[in-house]
Amino acid sequence: MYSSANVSERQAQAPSLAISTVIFALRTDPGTGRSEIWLPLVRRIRQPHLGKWALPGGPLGGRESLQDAAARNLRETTKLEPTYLEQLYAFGGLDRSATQRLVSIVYWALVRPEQADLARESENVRWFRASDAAGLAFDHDEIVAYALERLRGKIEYGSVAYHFLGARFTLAQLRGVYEAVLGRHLDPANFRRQLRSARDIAATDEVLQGGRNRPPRLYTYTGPDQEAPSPGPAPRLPAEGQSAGPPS
Amino acid sequence: MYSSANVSERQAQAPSLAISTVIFALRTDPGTGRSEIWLPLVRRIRQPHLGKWALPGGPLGGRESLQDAAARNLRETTKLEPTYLEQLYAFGGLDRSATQRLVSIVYWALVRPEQADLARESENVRWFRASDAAGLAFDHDEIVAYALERLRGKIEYGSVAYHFLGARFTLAQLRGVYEAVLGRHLDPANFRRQLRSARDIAATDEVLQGGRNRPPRLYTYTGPDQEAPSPGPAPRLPAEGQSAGPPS
DNA sequence: CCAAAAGTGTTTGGATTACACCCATGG
DNA sequence: CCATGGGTGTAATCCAAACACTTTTGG
Repeated sequence: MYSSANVSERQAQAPSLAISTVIFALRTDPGTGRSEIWLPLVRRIRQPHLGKWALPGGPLGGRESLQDAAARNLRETTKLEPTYLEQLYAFGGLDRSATQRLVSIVYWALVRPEQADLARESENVRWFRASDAAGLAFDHDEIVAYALERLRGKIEYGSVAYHFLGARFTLAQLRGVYEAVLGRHLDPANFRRQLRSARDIAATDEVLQGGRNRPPRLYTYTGPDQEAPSPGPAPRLPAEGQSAGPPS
Repeated sequence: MYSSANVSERQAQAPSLAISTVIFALRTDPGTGRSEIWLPLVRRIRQPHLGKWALPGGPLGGRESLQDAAARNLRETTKLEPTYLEQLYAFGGLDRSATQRLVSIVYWALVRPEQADLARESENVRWFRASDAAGLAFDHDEIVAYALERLRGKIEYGSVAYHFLGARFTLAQLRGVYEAVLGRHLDPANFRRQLRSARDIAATDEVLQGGRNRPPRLYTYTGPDQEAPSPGPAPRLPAEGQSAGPPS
């Protein structure tokens, strides 16, 4: 048994551990019709950084895995059910929080548009365009930037793009996902071919009616739910500098 | 202030946090002359898994970043100075340790051959061929496998290969690194060209004397010490299953 | 001179790019 | 019938693999 002083000394030394999640969804700009990346943030209701926007997160329970903790917390704070969830990075710089030593294991998630529309905003949850998410609490600006970088990397090799969309989608919608994430225009003809070979999608016999032009065919994703084993190059090093905090 | 019961309850709930490192070095097989991947392991001197071999690791100090903790611990347990150090993954499955809830933030490191030779084995530190590292404590088998996967991925895009070698090296030595990591033969002619374009190496005006054949030119690495910013595809998902531990 | 690795040149096939062209629909 | 995006075809280009060939050393 420890004395009370001994215990509080140990607690001061032992960094506290939290799980946070960067959640991405796509929204279509009503004006241009282009897809854009959005993410939900929660308002800080206590110090430090009271009132600022921050990533949803919370402590790690004793009876749940890291991924379970991320999923649970994400559900509790934003009411969202992700279709994709993956660990991003563990942030543990000394200067992350002014009031305590804090280690955050951060996940990133994708949710479908229905979810994003359904989860309406409340006083303490608001959606932001990814490009507008600045001035966040703690080091969350940099965490979001790193998550976007990972998303870009992963969409080129892996099959995460489908997790932004529903069960049936047109190739134009899928291309919209790629264009939003990569930030550049893609040739429709070549895009089609690149997917037909190697990517796991299948054409249905349905088409999407109601548009102004020729009705596009609908496709479905046939791959595994949470990503197949797949080597492929590694992510950019999120250097903690020599002894500092988050990715640069 | 908490009561003693309250405190121990909290400690039971709060998972403890440790930092471990997978250290890779290259050794040349005296027989075949081929390079092979080796790693140092430490013997467990307490329960659980007493006597088994495990990754070097220890608790996270309150006044050091995650990366500093990894570097310090690596130095203390194996006397090695890494030339490369990067975070691998945070492992936090429920069944990782029988005696306590344990979250490990794992790093991976590369050291030069001199270091690996210098750091002679002791009673509680021994080097193993990567392919022979099985039956380790905890989930360290899987962690080593995942680190190897990351190494493979990173060597193809990034410039980590140089961190296995000294300041001056021949292209044959460098090719040996790639062949050891990727596990397949590479065409010397094509290998040369791939490096000359884009990779950051420069030829010196020296050659390596003493071989049986034509003396090869020596090259130096001109890139940044700890890796340049570089997007590139993302790593394989180390799925924790739906709620379980380490990568599958 | 021979073996073997260092180093250069050339050919080839596959993948990516750019873009011309036809198809189907709403207005 | 025209504008627009859906969808197909094709030539130009780039890149990586395969391999022939020359160079330079030790024995």
